[in-house]
Amino acid sequence: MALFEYELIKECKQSGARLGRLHTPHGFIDTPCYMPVGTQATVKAMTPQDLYGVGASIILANTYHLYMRPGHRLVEEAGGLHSFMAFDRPILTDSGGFQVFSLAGINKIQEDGVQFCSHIDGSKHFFTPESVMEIEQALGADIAMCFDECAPYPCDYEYAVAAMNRTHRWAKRCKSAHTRSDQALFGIVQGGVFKDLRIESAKTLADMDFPGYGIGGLSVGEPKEFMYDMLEALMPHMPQYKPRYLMGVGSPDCLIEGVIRGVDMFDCVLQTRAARNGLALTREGRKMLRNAQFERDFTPIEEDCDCYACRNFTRGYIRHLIKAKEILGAHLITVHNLRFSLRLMEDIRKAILEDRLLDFRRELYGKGRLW
RNA sequence: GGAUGGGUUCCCGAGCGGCCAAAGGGAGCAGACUGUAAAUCUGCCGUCACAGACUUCGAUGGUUCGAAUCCAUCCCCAUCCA
Repeated sequence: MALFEYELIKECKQSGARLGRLHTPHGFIDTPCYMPVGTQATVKAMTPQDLYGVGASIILANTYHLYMRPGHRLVEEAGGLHSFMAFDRPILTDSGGFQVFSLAGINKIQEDGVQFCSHIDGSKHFFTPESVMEIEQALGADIAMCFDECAPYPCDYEYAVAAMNRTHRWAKRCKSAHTRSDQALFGIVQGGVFKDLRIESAKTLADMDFPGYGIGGLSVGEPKEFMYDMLEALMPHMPQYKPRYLMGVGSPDCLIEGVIRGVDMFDCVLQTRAARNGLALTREGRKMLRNAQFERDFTPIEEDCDCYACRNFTRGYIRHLIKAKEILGAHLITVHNLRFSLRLMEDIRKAILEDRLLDFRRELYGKGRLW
């Protein structure tokens, strides 16, 4: 078997959702999957052991952030990301394309690349497709993402076209500059909220033959329906035997809706960030654990959850930790939110295997709002 | 007993004649969070019949068109002196 390979195991007869397995140098990942985000070479509040414990089979790290601090050369010197952060399962590095969007106030986009003013010390740094490839290869994740331009929402057609075309040109340059054979490079589909552009982007990138594809620039503020529409329009044009990664998306409802529309991979900071702010995910919707209603609630976050937090602690205790700003509160809810999402994906995979994903979705929504 | 400095809305604390229901914190309550500049951010936070009215700044009484702010007396608190 090649170092990197995507196996399409089956498609759900009821929904068309895909069940697959992605093989990487650090092991395989069953898809559809949710990937916890570890921007700065750490999934906030979690040790690698905690991550194995909740069932994370792959995590993310970020090129822009690790370049700024501690520097990709240092990570390389440490033996690469896996060794540096002591995580021996697959890792995917995002390229910094999202920072072109999220740090728009401190960068300048040009044809050749993007000039960033470091958010840490204000120093200037120029990112090009080539330099990003150099950084990602030094970091040494199993999967690297092309440097793309994540356009904001709203954004007019003209700008969406320009950003998409620039992303395509950059994708080509990334591919040329990428040489590491033990690392897969994914292209990224852009095109804003315009179906024709999304389709054009999918076709253009498919022709470039990447081992996998990101779908970027969604969930940046547009209504969810727009995102679902984009996915529906786009998917028929995506290569069937390559994994499809919907970047940055992962609220519980988006996970199930994305899978039904053919998505294989997701990542999202919501689970970990919300946890640090006291918000727990459950199949009955979100629970703001810091709220007064949980003060004397001595039941677990979720009765039937198998995570460490639910097996050992109560909502009342965790509320106390959050109110008291104790770091353990953030840790416990993070453990739960990640386990919740990973378990949801396990159930989704099982439902696909049994050709009953639409039934499963109905059951999920039957318990009230998911998110 | 004397001297000095204080007593402000749940707490700390600013204000020192009108622009004060009273800065700013904290606490409390609620909301947001989707390729992480987030253990962050936002709103509310005297009462009500709430674009207005009413009651508050130790207590009481005064000065003034008008007082949390000035005066008098009293009650507390802190420090120092006897």
